[in-house]
Amino acid sequence: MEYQDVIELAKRRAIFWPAFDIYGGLSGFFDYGPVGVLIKDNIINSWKNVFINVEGMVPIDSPNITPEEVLDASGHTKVFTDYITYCENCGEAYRVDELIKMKDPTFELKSYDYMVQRMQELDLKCEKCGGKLSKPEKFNLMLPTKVGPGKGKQAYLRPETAQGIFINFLTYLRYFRDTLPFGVVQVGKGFRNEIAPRQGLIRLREFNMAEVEVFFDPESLIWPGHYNEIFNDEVLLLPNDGREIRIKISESMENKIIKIQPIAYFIGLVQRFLINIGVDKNKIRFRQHYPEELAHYSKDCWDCEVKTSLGWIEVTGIADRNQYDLKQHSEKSGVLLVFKKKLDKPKYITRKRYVPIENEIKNIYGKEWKAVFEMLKNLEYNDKKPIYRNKEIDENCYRIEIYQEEIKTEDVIPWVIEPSFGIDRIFYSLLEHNLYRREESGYKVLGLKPHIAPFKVAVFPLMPKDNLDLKALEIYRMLKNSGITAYYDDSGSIGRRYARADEIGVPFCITIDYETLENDTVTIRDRDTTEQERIHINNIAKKIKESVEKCMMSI
RNA sequence: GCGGGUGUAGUGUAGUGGUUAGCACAGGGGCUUCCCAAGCCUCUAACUCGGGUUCAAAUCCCGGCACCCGCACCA
Repeated sequence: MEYQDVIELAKRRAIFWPAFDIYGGLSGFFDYGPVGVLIKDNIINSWKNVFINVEGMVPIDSPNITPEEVLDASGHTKVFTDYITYCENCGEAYRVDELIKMKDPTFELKSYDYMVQRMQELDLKCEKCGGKLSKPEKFNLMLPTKVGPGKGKQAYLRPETAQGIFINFLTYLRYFRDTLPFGVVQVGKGFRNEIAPRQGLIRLREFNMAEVEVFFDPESLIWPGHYNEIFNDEVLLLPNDGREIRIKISESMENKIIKIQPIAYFIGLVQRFLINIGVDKNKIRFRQHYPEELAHYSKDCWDCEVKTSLGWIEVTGIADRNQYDLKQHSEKSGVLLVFKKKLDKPKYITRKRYVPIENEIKNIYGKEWKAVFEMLKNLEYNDKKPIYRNKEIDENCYRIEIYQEEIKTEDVIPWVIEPSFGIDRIFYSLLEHNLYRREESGYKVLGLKPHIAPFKVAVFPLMPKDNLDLKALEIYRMLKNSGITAYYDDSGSIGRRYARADEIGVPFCITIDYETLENDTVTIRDRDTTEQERIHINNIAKKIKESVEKCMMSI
């Protein structure tokens, strides 16, 4: 169905709607309602099942608010702050630094005044119409905040959850007992002060993301997942040379369209995940970024795009972040985010060290001999004479020994591959792909798979009287007690209740009728076929649980 | 951010200066042994916000906000 159909249903059935409505609203923010939250949580749970349970990665939950240093190191404060100028005639927007660099490649953004001065000196005009350009405006795509009282500490709402993973690399390396590769996942919110949010859940200023950072030994870029299971999967690839090809994962690597195994693997995995939760398999493609499109941290990136009535929208990005982030944080924090890689053969380095001579030191320094002894023993060799209490130590107190130091490991910065998912966009695509109209009656049906559906079953008394309602409530409680999300409805005719359940994607409806009172059987009706069968009430929970479990992805 | 369009019950809409602001669906209550939005009775419920013009504004004008379409932006 189309965008408008989804929005209409979403508002009417409390799935999602624009936030802050009674105060006039604020563009780029949405509320998820009772039905929407359940669906969204089910998507996230399926996602966690794939990455945590199936792939063996581990989670982290790090703060939304991030101090400035972290984002200085990651490059976000710099890259996210642009100076923009607009043509006062035609409205065209330009980034000031790029405009100046076209005429003066040596230009560096030292200060606002200098930038304005250069604009005037170079007599910059609108590229399109030659119109006058406005004064540069600062535009920061991150949302700033202050932490603490008074002046406070400059911080930002995180633009991605990834940094929380990178800065904790050493903790996770230890958790994985110093073995690479491993993956860390985070589900949480990201914040970007978009210039013009549009199209509902597609471009939000506060959005749900699920990110994966996989850390590799740079010399062994292979994810030991289930490659043999997915390498026969076909995917639609759009490499940045302009081709569009449907190809097997394995062939895409043989043909060097995808250069490294983890990207190929995650492309296959992402496709399996999306199909598993109910995205139309004929509306998925993977598009490689053009060099100029790449983020500041990335060397290669493949977007997973899903086709909707709004066009192809990016729902996942698989980025080769290489060593960028760990390198940056090592440099700025002073903590080496590296792993100690065992060398095939130990290396030997010829070094010198001081060997203290105890008796001689005792003779000269008396009671203080121990301090001098220890100092010499631990002192790194250098060409200057060692000094104690501002005086050179007598040469007889030590000798200089030449020795071979054995080096068994070297510091290696891991290589990072990042599959990053936009949950809200996936959520929207899922609704659009699964919403259809019943031919006979014309009302809407949300054909969500059982593991994604907000409720697994709806319970109806045929009529709310003659004890049918009491019996129905008893069965409803029984199902809830066995861990099934169920809902009860006795309002209006039975057909109306089926329709209401269909509209929010409930896969099964059971109806309690006069026969139930006699033999404890109910009708269970399948949403997609509308067919019903009679089953005993003791078998309801089992049947529903099986249909849900059958959907959970496994490899 | 620029240009254009739109804003009426929960949803979809009618209403072009004076209407008890109409209709349909949905929703609540009731009747009907009622299995696919059945029928009947009944009730609830709306003019995006602020200012202006006018005796009188949902309606005309200005501004804010939101949404839609294009452009730009989207690390």
